[in-house]
Amino acid sequence: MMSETTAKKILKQHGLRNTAFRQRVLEVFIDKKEIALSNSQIESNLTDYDRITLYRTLKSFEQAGIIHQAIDGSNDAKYALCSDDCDVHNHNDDHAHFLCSVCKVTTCLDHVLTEPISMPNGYSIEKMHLAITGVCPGCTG
Amino acid sequence: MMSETTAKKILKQHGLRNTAFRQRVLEVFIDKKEIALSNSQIESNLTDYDRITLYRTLKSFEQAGIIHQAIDGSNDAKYALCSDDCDVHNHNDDHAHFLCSVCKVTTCLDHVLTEPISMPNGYSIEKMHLAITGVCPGCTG
DNA sequence: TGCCTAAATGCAATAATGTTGCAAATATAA
DNA sequence: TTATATTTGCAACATTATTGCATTTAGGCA
Repeated sequence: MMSETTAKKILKQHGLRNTAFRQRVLEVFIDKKEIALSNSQIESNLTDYDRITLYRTLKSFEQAGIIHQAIDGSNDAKYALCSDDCDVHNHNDDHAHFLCSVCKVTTCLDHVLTEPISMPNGYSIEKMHLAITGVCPGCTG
Repeated sequence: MMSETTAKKILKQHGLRNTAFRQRVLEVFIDKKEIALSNSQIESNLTDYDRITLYRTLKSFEQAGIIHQAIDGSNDAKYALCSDDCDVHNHNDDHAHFLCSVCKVTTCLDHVLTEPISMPNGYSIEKMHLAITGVCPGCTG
């Protein structure tokens, strides 16, 4: 599979050890590029996995800047592949996330960026999340 | 307490029965106006409560348009008092939510509204959430 | 290449949270 | 004041989050 070597490369780039399980998880994200997956959605794309290891794998991936949490207005945490320039020091995933209320798929809207906004006095901004719910093209009509 | 009669009035307005427990929960929200509270934060403001009843109370309140979920980019659900014009048919809480990374308090920024944005073709918008993380005035300096 | 060590895995165990069913208690309307 | 539909409180169970620890394994180095 093409994504296998890609996975290996990504792991190395971010200073994570290249284990079989991490490759399998990472391949899921690569195959579902632009789509944010909940824990259980990831699990249903894996066979023969350990829930706890997956939990820790996701934490490492997030910490390393391989995946980012997608805030989509639903109540469970979702994760998606980061853009290339994320690393352990910086996440630059300043795009909106779209949750389709019909098919429940969460998409990264890479071209819808969070705009700078004017805040009340005294508030400083570290991070912004724009979560949009609606109907996606595939579910319209 | 002043908020007791207020609570009673709000319950009636939204067609919910006026029970002692609902009053107590609603008073917490009234006392913490503009602040969104997680389940456990609500619990620590109550004494002698039943976890399940609280869970269902929050569901009723949300359904009735008394409180709304505040998406703040953290992973637990938070709730805050709705503006006056919310009811069972419509929520109009289109303001941003601010999570202070220092004190962990989530504030409703009533004057920071979610702006209409231009979406890729085929996407329709039902709801938007703007979640901002940063440092609040009280924690600055 | 093969060994060493730090990191990762898999399993057990526990905590926290979400959710339903049901009998008893209670708020409202007549 | 009573009748009834709603709400409460408890038991039970499902799901998810989290830590500890012994075993296994990846990657650097002799």
